[in-house]
Amino acid sequence: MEELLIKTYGEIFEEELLAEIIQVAKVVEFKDGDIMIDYNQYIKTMPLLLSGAIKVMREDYDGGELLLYYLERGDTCAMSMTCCLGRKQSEIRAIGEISGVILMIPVHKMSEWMGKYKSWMTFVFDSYNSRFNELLNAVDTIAFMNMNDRVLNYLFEKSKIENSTIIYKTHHDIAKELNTSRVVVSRLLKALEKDGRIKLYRNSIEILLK
Amino acid sequence: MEELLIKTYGEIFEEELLAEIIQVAKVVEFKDGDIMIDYNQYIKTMPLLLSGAIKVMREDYDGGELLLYYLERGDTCAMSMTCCLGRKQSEIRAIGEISGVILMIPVHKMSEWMGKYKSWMTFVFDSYNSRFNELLNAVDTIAFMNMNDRVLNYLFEKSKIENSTIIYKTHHDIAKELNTSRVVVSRLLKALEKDGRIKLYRNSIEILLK
DNA sequence: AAACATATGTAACTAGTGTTACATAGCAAC
DNA sequence: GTTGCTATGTAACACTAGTTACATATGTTT
Repeated sequence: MEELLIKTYGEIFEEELLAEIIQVAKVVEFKDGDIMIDYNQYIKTMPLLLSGAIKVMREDYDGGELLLYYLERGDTCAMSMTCCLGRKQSEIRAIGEISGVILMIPVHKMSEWMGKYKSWMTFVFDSYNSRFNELLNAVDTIAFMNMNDRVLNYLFEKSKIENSTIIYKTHHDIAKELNTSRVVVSRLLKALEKDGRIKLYRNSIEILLK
Repeated sequence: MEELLIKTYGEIFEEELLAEIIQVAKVVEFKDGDIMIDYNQYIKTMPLLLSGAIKVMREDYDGGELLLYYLERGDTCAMSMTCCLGRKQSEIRAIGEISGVILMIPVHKMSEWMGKYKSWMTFVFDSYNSRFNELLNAVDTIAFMNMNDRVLNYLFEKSKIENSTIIYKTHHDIAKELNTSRVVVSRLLKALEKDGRIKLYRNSIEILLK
């Protein structure tokens, strides 16, 4: 675990901060599908992602869902930070996408370090900034792209975090994350296959780079 | 100006911080339509909004635009904060919506105060949180609402910041902010008028509360 | 192998939104 | 008043996306 911490955050945090993190952080493993944060939940610790990936979703009042962005190694959850500091409830749901490990930092440390370590403050601000920009990207996607491009974009994003050209998702899964229907996704995927851009299998999709 | 500062921020900032703000801040008046921040622009000061309103827009690569949210008295621009701290370029455009006054805080003060005044840090984090939640609302609107509800929602939001049931916007203006076409807006507005929910005039729309 | 559950393919239709084209209305300058 | 600009109204059509319904395929359980 310590090697992973240093590999991930060694460049940006000071020695003493790393030492403190090792002292106070609780190591938590998570699996694909685990609901790590849910709507209206109060959050009392801040997570640092050491490995794996987490998807951040937004839900409609009547059940519609939408994938906002993924968190990867070295990321943290903006919602958690504000929830910790402001005692607010979560506005999003975070679900394990690729199993991995997080470090849980207690709230009081999180604010204590803010004054104590410049690198920590920079990290927190950078994280906010990254999340904000990712949300802006999500806005771009749904506001300016048609469903065909959104499906393609989804495949590329997913391929990137999996680091593989084969994606293990059903059409139904994809439809849920894009807030559309399975039939629409099947239709568009079929057209993409006819175009020679992807290849369809049961439970998986291969992206053809050409 | 000082009364306005105290009226707006007197409750949340300490005396000394207020005094410092008065010393270093530059007072800038803006008018309806002024472009205050534009895409790819570097920002070297952080604005505190004392009066008026600013709309924050996102633009597509091929000209499409979308209103994200409004900033009002007591708000600040999240993009400016991160741009200041991280020397990043702006991802959004900020345009005056209701003429007013802002205070411009130099970057170095902004980070200096972060360690010096707890209230400042709280303010900065709260601002981030508010902007993040407003972006989430924007996502909800475009992802889960149909155009009819988005138009209605637009009218209510605009009515709120104007503090009036009469909205001075053309159909073309509204279409641009919702990233749709003028014809669509006219059609939907007409239907809303037939339903008795609004009344249409040249250059303005009245919301009927019933 | 039979039964079952899940995933995918596809047709036919509907609804919502965007586009084109043109008509009319309101207002201002001359 | 006439001219001209801008705003609004509306019809007709095109296209995308969502829905319903059913067929077929694949894999699992018994």
